[in-house]
Amino acid sequence: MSKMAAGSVDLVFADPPYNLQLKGDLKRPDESHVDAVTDDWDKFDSFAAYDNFTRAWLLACRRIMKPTATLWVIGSYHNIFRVGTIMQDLGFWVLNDIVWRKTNPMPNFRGRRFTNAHETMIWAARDENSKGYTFNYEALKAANEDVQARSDWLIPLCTGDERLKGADGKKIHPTQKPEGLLARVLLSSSKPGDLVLDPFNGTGTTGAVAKRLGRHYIGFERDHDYAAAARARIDAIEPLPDATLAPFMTARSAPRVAFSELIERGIISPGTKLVDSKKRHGALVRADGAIMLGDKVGSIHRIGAVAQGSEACNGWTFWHVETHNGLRLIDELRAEIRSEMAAS
Amino acid sequence: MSKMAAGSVDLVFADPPYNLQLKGDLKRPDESHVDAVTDDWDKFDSFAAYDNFTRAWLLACRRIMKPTATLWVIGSYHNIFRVGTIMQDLGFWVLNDIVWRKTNPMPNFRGRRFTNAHETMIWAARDENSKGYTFNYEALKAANEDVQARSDWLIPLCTGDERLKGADGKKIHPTQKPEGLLARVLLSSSKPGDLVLDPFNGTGTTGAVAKRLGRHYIGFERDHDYAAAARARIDAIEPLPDATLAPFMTARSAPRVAFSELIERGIISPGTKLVDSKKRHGALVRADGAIMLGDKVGSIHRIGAVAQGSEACNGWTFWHVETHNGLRLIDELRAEIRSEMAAS
DNA sequence: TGCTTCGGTGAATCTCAAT
DNA sequence: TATTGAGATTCACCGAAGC
Repeated sequence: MSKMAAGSVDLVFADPPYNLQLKGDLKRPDESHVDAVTDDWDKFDSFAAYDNFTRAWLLACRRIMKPTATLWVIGSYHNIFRVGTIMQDLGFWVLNDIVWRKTNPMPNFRGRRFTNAHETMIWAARDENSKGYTFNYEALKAANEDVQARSDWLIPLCTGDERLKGADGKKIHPTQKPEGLLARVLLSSSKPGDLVLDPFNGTGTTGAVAKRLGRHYIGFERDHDYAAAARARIDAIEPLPDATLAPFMTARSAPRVAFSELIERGIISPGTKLVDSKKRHGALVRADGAIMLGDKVGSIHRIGAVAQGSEACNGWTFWHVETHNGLRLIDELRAEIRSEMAAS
Repeated sequence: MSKMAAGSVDLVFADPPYNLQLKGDLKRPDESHVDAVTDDWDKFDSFAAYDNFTRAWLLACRRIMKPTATLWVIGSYHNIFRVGTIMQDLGFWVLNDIVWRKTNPMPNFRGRRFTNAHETMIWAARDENSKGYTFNYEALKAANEDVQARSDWLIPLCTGDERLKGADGKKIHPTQKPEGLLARVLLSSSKPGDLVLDPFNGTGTTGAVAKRLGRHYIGFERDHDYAAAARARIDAIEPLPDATLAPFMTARSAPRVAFSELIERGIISPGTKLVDSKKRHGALVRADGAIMLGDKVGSIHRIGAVAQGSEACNGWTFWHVETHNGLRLIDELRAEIRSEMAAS
């Protein structure tokens, strides 16, 4: 990283070791063993050693950040307070702390604490007086039922096919982050063509999402196995079409949308075609939750109205996705998410 | 606080100044003025000054905490990282960080950040090896649809009649916390009769909730107006009836019953065969309260573990006796003894 | 094919009294 | 202070297998 040019990076996302201080083994009530993070890279001799490590990598990142760049760090209560304090001491200017609420956290097995159901991210500008950092306010609002995006995000853990596994079927990395989390980070605070850097590349989630979203990427990783897995993963990523990524420019009166969660959860992919019930109109889903019909870009509601030539339209009950079983109303997909949210 | 006896307090709740770094006035889009926290008590010359202040009050609290006491601190990204770091440096042991998600946060007026929709609380024991702190796990679970309580809490801001107002109709304190938040804090980590302390009493939310929930309370406040308002508020509180506060009888708090008591009371006879739920294992009850499987003799737990080939086993929930109505778990027999003990 | 059951698992600072 | 043993303790989701 010391070889990179100063002031060359637009966005940093860092997922450093958390410095968990685990003592013995932990078993579930059914006596099964909890596969904890016991890797050497998470071991530090003291808080002071962790602080020195943290100060060093934060300074290295700060040097190569553009004046308009911002930095994200994710952590848990084990480390995030120390990271935040050091960031403030180094002159970073905290813009938000963001809570990643997990839909499916690991329970507390001994019943002696609250279930640790979230992690914390700090989003900060390089300096107190940084101006001109990227925050895609309008797109986030349009994708959130026309309400400002909040500092608490509800996103599932990385499981299933998304979780990288070795030939033995075991997870390659103990702490792989979900792509939905990174997608929201990159969509909120970077633009297509930006240079994104991750100093703790791991299995390359940041790079994979960056490539898919049309951002350039540099990652650093000292573990060869992680690096190899990440390279293969990122190479296999197909960037989304430019049209789904173009910056979203609208008046302050943003159109009604409520759509980005279907994308983040993988229920609808960017690039999917939405059609009306008689397939007379087809619109393209963008990565930021807006849709596109011809050269018109806007919310599902606005573009639905355009398609019909009417003044208003409830996009939820107008647009469908095509499945092998025929058309499916997007309102039904929303209903699925709502029932999940109610259950959680 | 320095006059209080060391080790005398069961629970501390602290809502310290947040060290907000507001520059000039903030206006809403309609040009109305946002009534922010601009009081002198929230002003510190530097991070170092704030850190010194924080270290001092945390040390003062730590001295008067019982070994089993825990401490809560609430803050925002302006101060919580510094508070958390200092707590760790002083030897406090973090049990959880808790996110208070606001149902109705103040929006972000400039559209340059995410809506700051949460605050963070740190819950910590006095020492790394603190044992026996209060955590009312079963009650919290019962109150939460029989699911473990999580680290993210959804609670509205303090508004309406609950918000203390002066004769001029203006709010007396800029950061009055909702009673619902304090109620959950006290119900989760204290018992009726405990001594609760708040070093930043403010308008007395902690004291009001403590009194209503049958906890004793001590608060410190240097502002006379706040103190007067708090005193009047707390005086008017009517404690809830004892019956609504009585501790929950839990598996942990239930009196211990030795397996031999079942024999002494004639509920199980020596020579009886104990079996697991699928009758794959059979063990013989000895007169001395041990049981025997093949040539192995030991406690119901030890022999249960041997039978399963596992390291540990709760014999109470593993072994059954055979009755004419089918199998009966010995844990049920223990429950009968306990209910007899409670009745007498 | 569709439904149910069962097993596996995820960044976890995870007991406590008696000796 | 360290050790020992009783005995208390899990939620959401995914995938495979069975029906």
